[in-house]
Amino acid sequence: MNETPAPQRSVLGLALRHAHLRAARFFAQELEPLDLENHHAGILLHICRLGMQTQRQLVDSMGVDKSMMVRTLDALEARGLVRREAHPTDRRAHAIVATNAGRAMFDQVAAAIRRTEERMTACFTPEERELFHSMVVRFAYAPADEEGLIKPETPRT
Amino acid sequence: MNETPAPQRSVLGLALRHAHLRAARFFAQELEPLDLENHHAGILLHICRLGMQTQRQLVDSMGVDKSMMVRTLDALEARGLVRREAHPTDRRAHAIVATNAGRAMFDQVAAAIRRTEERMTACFTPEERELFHSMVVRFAYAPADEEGLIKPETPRT
DNA sequence: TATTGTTATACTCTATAACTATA
DNA sequence: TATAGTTATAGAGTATAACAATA
Repeated sequence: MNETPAPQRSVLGLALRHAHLRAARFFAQELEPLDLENHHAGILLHICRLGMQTQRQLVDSMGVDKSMMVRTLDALEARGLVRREAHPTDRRAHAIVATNAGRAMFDQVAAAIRRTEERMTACFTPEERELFHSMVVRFAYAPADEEGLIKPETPRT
Repeated sequence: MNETPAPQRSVLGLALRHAHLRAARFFAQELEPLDLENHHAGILLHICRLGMQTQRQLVDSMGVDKSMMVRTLDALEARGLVRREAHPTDRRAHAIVATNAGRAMFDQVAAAIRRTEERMTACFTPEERELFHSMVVRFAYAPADEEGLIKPETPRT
């Protein structure tokens, strides 16, 4: 994959696909010594940064199916990194929290994220890097209406 | 997915993942009337823009496995959109070309791509749109300085 | 000996639906 | 009635390896 076929440069969707694949592979490389999958790290990130999360919240955050989330959390719980606790107000829901081991692992995940982003954005100047990041976020999370159209700018104030 | 968890805004990889998912879903919506999958459209794009391609070239372009490419081309050939022909110089290889129906379908794919990109980049000004596109391409296909970074193993003995 | 394409296999991910226990 | 989580299943995608024909 050393060449860049012209169609890929002209089609944004293909470029985004390869950008994501590249980012995911970089991250997987950094996570390899920790024996963690990318989505495991993502879950750890969410519960360590946001505190207790329900499985539903994690499903929404990660954009995966709830049945997948069950299995992923089973694996994380089996490794002693997270725990399903009783939710304080909703007896249907689980409160997913990080264990001490999970928090310790997250410190390493955070370091892996930093290394990954530094490796990935080496082709940018620091200013471009910030700009790129903010534009990707805007693109990824811009509000959309029923037809899927992204509404014009709603600049965060 | 109406809210944007803070971790996703701060982690480039997660934002890229959602950006790609969003783009892929927009494109899939536009392709639905054509009864085409995203990767089918990608292959059609490559052989219509670049001319005859070997399966190996398509594998490299699309970043999928060669065994997957066999099945995908089987489906496209069954629909009469592409044809495997004898390669002019390499008797091992197939020359994948578009049929007349394939070229006609590609015209519709090209229109779907245009609509998709217009819908997706509605949150940007025309200048930002160009900038974003060029930065994604740079990021996705930046030259392989990364190859050195890929191998963290420098075991001291 | 290496490469192109094919086949086979196993594993993961996705998508769906049914089910329970709660709300 | 709707929601949170679980379980089951089928289909698609990914990753490997073995293989035949050819380079």
